[in-house]
Amino acid sequence: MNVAISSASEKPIYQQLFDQISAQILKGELPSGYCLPPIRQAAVELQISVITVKKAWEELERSRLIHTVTGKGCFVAEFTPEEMRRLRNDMVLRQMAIDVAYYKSFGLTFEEVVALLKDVYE
Amino acid sequence: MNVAISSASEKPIYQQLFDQISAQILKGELPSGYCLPPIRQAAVELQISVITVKKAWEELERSRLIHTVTGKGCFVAEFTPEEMRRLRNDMVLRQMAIDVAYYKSFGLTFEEVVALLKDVYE
Amino acid sequence: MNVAISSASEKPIYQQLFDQISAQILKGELPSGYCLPPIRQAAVELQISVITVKKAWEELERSRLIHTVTGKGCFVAEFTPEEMRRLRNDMVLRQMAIDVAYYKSFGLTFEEVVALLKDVYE
Amino acid sequence: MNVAISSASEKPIYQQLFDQISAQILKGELPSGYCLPPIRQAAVELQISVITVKKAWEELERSRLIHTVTGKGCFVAEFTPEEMRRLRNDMVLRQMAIDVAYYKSFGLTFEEVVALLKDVYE
DNA sequence: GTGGTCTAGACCACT
DNA sequence: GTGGTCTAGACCACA
Repeated sequence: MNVAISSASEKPIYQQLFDQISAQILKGELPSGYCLPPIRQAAVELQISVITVKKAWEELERSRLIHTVTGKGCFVAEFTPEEMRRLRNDMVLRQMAIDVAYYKSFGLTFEEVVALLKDVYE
Repeated sequence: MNVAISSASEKPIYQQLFDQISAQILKGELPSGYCLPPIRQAAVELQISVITVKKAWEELERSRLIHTVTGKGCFVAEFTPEEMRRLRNDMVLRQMAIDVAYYKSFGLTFEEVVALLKDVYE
Repeated sequence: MNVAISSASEKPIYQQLFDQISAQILKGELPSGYCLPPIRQAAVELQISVITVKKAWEELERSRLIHTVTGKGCFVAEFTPEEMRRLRNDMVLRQMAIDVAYYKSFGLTFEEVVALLKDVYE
Repeated sequence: MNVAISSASEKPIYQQLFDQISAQILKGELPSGYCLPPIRQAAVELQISVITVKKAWEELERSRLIHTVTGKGCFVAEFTPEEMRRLRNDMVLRQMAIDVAYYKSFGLTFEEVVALLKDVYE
């Protein structure tokens, strides 16, 4: 569990968890078949409520990134590298559509956005 | 008032309003000194509560994009073109920092992001 | 009429007018018997509403700093230097009581306040 | 909640609340990490509306004196003693600049102001 | 349980 | 006419 939770963030905790775990899965950091820690243990480690962890795990299952085996635990789903790339892009593109709409609302061109993005990327 | 409100959106109404008005100001669509519609009228036009409009206007004032004169109305603040560009970039960069962090969490390189962005931008 | 009105200020315009005129009277800048400009003219000069000027003049009359002669105009009242000093101190002390309560609420001692005040006074 | 609200005061209730809480924080009376009472409870205690309390809390958050954790409560922010002193002085100096401008408008010298202030301070 | 948002409606101050 | 404040009360998201 290499996860950083910030209660100061405006983003709900369960979603911070979901975002970070799903990114780790789709980046290949957490391999197919990997067993996530039990929610109780994760809750203790991260100092958050069990309910919150459960909500994140549920979201992961709904996105078909993990699957739960009752009495055994939660396991990262099986993907081909191709599927993984597609799922990752889907997820990123869904967010990017929102981001681009925001940039466009300020009248920024694609080139201007890339220029600003370059600075932010360092 | 060229504004589109979606009550279905997960984003609060007052923030949708703030985002759109501030973008219009920083894009130059609403010139310095322009008088925004009275909150009551805007509320009727947009079919939302006066208070919700007021909350958006308050945020705009706090961001120094407009200034309120009791008994007169709310007016777009005075900017030099230079200030306007700086304010716009500040606002965009603040959001972009979050976006980039998200992209990076999936292990995407700058080039990959630009490639995806190009598609989204059409 | 050496008066500066700021519509940006949070203080109502009529009170800005009242404050500045009363200060000028109690400072001796506007001598006893001096005739204030007619409200219509003042309104034009300051680019504000006649009603607003009238409200300020009424406040001045209520504070016995001016007296109105119908059909003639508004004149600065007659004071002995002693009365003037007393009126000025009354007015300042009334505000100062509020200010001191504020400073005290932060736990500042008299000496600390004087030290800060010295900087502000330059 | 050691707060005194006067509905007779010309100052808005939410600002009285803000002033008193912020003073208590910057005086060290409310320590870092302290959990403010829930807005509903504070509203009952003070006999005012929940919304009015919320508005005060919002101002406190905007001034970075507290931070809100949805579902948990509102907590006094973390400061070093140095930061606390700086924040306190910033707040006091902002008000003092207005006060001094007022005193000066009556032609009072720094020494005269200190003399009057001494009396008021008792 | 917490805070976040939105509602309708009232009253006041300022112009 | 304008905005500023305060009210009661409802519904939702989060922990």
